[in-house]
Amino acid sequence: MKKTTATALVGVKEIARRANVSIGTVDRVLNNRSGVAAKTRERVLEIIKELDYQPNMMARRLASRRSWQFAVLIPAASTETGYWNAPLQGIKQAANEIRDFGVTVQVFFFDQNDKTTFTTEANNIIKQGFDGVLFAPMFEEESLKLLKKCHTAQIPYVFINSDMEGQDRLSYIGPDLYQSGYLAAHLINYMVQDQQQILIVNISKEMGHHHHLLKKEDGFRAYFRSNKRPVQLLKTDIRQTDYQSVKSKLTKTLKENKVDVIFVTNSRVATVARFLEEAGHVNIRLMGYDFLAENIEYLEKSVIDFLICQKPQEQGHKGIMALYNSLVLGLPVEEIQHMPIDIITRENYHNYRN
Amino acid sequence: MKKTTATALVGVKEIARRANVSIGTVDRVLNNRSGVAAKTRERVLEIIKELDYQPNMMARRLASRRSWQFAVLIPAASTETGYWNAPLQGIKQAANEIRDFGVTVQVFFFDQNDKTTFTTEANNIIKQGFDGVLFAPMFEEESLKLLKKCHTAQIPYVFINSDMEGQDRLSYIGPDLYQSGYLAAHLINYMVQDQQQILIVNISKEMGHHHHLLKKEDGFRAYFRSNKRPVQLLKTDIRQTDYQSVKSKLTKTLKENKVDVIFVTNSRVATVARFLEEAGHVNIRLMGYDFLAENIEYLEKSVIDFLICQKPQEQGHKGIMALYNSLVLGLPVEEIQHMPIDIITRENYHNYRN
DNA sequence: TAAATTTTCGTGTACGTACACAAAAATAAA
DNA sequence: TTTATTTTTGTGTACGTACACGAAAATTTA
Repeated sequence: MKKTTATALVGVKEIARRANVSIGTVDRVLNNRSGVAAKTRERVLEIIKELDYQPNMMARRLASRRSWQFAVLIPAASTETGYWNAPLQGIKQAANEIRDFGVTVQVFFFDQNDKTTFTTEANNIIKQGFDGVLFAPMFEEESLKLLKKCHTAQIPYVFINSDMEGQDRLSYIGPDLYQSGYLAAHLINYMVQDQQQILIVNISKEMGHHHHLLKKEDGFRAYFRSNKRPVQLLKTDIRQTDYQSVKSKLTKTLKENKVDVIFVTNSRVATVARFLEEAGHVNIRLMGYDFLAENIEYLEKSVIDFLICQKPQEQGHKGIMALYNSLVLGLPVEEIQHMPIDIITRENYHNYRN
Repeated sequence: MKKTTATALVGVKEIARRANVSIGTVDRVLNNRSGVAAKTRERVLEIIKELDYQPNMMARRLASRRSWQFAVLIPAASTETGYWNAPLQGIKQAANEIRDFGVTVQVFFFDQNDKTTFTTEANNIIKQGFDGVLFAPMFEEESLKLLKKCHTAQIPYVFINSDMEGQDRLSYIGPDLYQSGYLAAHLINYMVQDQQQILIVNISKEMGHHHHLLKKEDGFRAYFRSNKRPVQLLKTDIRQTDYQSVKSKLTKTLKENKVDVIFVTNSRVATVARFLEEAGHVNIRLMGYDFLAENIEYLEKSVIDFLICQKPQEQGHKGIMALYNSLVLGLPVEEIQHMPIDIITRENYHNYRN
């Protein structure tokens, strides 16, 4: 609670004094504006380095009239899947943190089942003219159109959740799907005996999600291929997400095969858990994705053994911060930011941060 | 890149205008200083609420002369164990982030093997008069003395890494040791068959660490007690940390017992890994603690199956932020902040953030 | 009621930087 | 050399808040 004057750190004034110039000149050098004689600039630059001058962000922001408008385009969190609530929360949190720095974030939503909504909102974004865009490139063709427009308008863009390589995005923030499947297999490898059977379950209505699931499955299979473990991999695709559909399909599959472990490639694992519980399959191990309330419920009951999660909320946060760091602060930004692959169990979910 | 005037958000000036008072009065109300007539204060307060006034942190900080000095007292990172490097980094990072807000952080180190160094540094801290203290209460008696002094000097303090309950600390930030042991047991439960033997290994010279290890062991045993799995738990304490000591002790133990899984209760797991590798015990599963380079090496080689880690770097970061949030921003701070218990494998360590 | 005192309020300056504008210096054109 | 032009540099004001100081209003005292 002392009231000492803060930071005897140097500012433009001190630099100006030492260089025998006015603060105006120092300012010009710092923001490398034109109109400074070469040797004056050098002299000032030298003193800046010598004093290890750190600009005062507070004052800088206060004096600057510049404001930044970021646009976000992500799927609306449907009742179908609440997944996108998490990234949205992260986005809002980040927006809140940097509001004082002159950044406003506007969020646009599209319908995962309707490509045209993506295009409509994308056009709105372009029309309004933002300084940066964060979006989920869920539809390839439509996304390409959007980023082309961003490109001509010189607007940097960041991908979230899924990537389109080689599209000189500022950054990609999202999961490493293949690797997460590989990790899942590693965990399951501890749970199975030789000759046992593992069932891979894809539950998804939307085709758009499908390659997501396939990448995880690829990683999953790759693990067993590389370690040559003598286990059987079965697979079933369920194209309806309601409980009855899942139940009937699984009933059939489990009747025909002796399954020891089930790996669900997305957050729909709770539906499978419900089935296993109701059907009394207590000996089947279960593993799936995402920190959702319904999943945690079954994790708590030990119906689900593990959940894998890649911090969706933090993805949103990092997405906004990538734009902020690059555009506002002028810092370099990592091109690919894979989220950590978290393993959630009955013991550690309490303190998990999404 | 637009140059619109930032944030048409209201400031003291607008409030003053609407309330028919000067900004001075508004300022007095905001910082509830004395010298404002009751009804004037009310009127201003009402308008403030009505306009949902958010003070501009930039301007506030710029105008304020107040500075904050935080002290940190943690073990020096010895060559023995580099663990405390991680919290230190987090502390430095946090210090960096809030430097512009007038906070300076000064770090004091003590020797884990010498209680007197703790007391010496603690006295230095009290003498200098800080606004907040973050420290690792490693020695009970000495820590009690320190916090008593803090108490009389009205200095809030935060515990890191280990807790002393009921000492009205501002916050505790650290691992949940019992739970992490419990989780370890859960994982190991997948790896063992009935009747197999699990060896618990404590490697530590310093008695101060011992209750740390015991808590993990407690959790570990509790798991098997509660699920009644018919496995054997063996245990060995190794009071020397050098490789030869570990080797000879383990050689003896493994000769006398058929061990299937080894659980090392701290970061010394790499030493055990080295032994297992050199002795050719390829069938013994191994698990231990902490994201250290030497451990990762054996994780990569699959000698270690899992590592458990509780984000030591983030612990340091959160410790400083707890002081900052409470003292500078006046925000409420959670009293107990248990870190997430992370499971690190060969597949996910690449993107792990300590 | 006037003077003295206390309470309440308004004004001015500062924080460190950005930026517009004016002044000075250097250079080019006459 | 003088004038015109360009380049370089200095000055002033603003950002939103904190705080010291002094002015005005209200209250008490004489």
